[in-house]
Amino acid sequence: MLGGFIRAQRQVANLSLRQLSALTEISNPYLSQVERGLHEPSIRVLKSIADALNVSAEILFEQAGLITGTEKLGDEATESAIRADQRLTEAQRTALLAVYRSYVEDNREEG
Amino acid sequence: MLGGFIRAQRQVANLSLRQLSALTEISNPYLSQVERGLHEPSIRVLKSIADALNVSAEILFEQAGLITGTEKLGDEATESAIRADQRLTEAQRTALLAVYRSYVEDNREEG
DNA sequence: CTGGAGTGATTGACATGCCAAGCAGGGCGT
DNA sequence: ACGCCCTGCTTGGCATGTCAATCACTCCAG
Repeated sequence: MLGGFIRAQRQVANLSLRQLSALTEISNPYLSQVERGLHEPSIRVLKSIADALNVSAEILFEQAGLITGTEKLGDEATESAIRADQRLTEAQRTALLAVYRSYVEDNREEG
Repeated sequence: MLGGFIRAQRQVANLSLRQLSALTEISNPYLSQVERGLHEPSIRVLKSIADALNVSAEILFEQAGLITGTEKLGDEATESAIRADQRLTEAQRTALLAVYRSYVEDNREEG
């Protein structure tokens, strides 16, 4: 699945395995194996492939089954963002989440 | 960097290494090593951690340096998420944003 | 004080990612 | 026919991801 997608993208870009290898600094044998699904590439490899093929990393991740399609726009985006926000202190995070949840809960009750 | 972020998220969620281990089906020693930056986890591991901690996979990828900084989710991720949240009314959105901004501002002043 | 039950960390072994070297075949010019 | 350069693929081995077993520590009940 992922491998096939990468191979297709490479061919669309008219690149040989060795050319892609040069761009990504990943050996061509390994690229071959990844494209045929014999190996699950590491994060670093996946990223450099995405860059070289001018494919948004997100799309590759989606192909890899990492992002479940609409996840980024899903219901939990706000909670996730708050939790990950480095500009908030721990106490602030907790408080903000509590407020947010109470809002959502209120709206749910009203229908 | 990535490891520290995962550790912080785990502690926010009030989980021990073994509890997270149970949720993710990843051994607790390995989680420990990942959190301390001794190993770069595979894609599969990263995703199961993201799922278990209810963190958007994208946010984890950004922390992992996968998404180059502001490509998708930068400092404004929280604001964006709040604005896009369909579960909030307009008034709630405004209020939440105001609280959020005041937090960030406070922290900036303190240095 | 002693003994569980919880916490995170270390270690040694096995599985897998990844690469350098080399192989087999297909065009194309001489 | 040869030889060259290109293509993708196979293989052996080192580096790294991952786990089972175990350790040291803290805390609290008996």
